[in-house]
Amino acid sequence: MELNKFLPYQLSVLSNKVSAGIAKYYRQQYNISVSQWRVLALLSDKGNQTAKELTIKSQMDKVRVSRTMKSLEERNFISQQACQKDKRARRYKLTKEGDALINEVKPKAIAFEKRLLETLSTNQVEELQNCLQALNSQVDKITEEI
Amino acid sequence: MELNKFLPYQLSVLSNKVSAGIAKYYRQQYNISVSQWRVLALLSDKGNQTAKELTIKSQMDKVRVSRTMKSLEERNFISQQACQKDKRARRYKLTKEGDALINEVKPKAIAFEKRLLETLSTNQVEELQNCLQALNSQVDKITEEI
DNA sequence: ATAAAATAGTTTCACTTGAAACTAAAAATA
DNA sequence: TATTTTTAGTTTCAAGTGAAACTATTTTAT
Repeated sequence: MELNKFLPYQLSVLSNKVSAGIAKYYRQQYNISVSQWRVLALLSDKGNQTAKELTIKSQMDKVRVSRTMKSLEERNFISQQACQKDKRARRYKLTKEGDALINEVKPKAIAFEKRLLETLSTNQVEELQNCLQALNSQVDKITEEI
Repeated sequence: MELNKFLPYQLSVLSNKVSAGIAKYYRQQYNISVSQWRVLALLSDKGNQTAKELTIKSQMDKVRVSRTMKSLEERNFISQQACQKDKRARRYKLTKEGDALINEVKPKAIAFEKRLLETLSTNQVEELQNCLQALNSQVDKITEEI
């Protein structure tokens, strides 16, 4: 078996390169991590979410989300508000600063993705999306069996 | 922008899930890490390689490779031999134990990959390979510009 | 209503990580 | 040849990581 031809290896190498590449756009310029970017992007799509909701949508574990919320709040990019239904939770939203930040970073992230995808045809992009989605479901199915 | 539709995010989530899933096969059963698996697989394909060569082929950084070599040697899965051309380097190969291990783990890794891919058609698999390869070259191209 | 189980989120702890500094050897240059 | 630069590999250090234990609250079951 050649490691090169092994899908888990290929995915890992590509994903790491892409993450590292795109992280440059927001780490070096704005000093935010991938975790922070994910949370900001999610809150930018929809505000007033709890850590639990963000944990699910970001696919990160709750420890990581908890730390990310703390750091984003310290840097004044998000604010919290008591959650009337559940006193354990809080609802977070972007501050004006957080909104400004995400609106500056987002176009760069989108441009990076666009440059990445311009090597593929429209059909290939669509087919790739289908494959990734199918693989995602499949890996869930496989791992929950174990 | 929806995070869900963002390729770097999709790749990261899928890659992490796949890595975590497959790692179970060899972590829980044989207590070897992904780094160790990669080196063993590479040495199984071709013995007498230096850390430098393995660094390139495994796409891991040299610190990680250095530590992986040390741990594999401590557990007696690989052995080293002085390198006549360059006294800084050594050539590594699998021991009998290392060979036995990789030959036990490899079929499981291949079976995992096969199960993963069985959700895709032959054409899709081929197209996916093309896309991953193209994206790989593209990300190299993009990041070396920066 | 009360006890038990589950859940949201945080903290602790032991482990992993990679950048930077380092050592030793090789290659390039003067 | 002597000096400088580069390279192979290791160590150090500071930061990041997640499993497990924890607190506080909510839900479920009795």
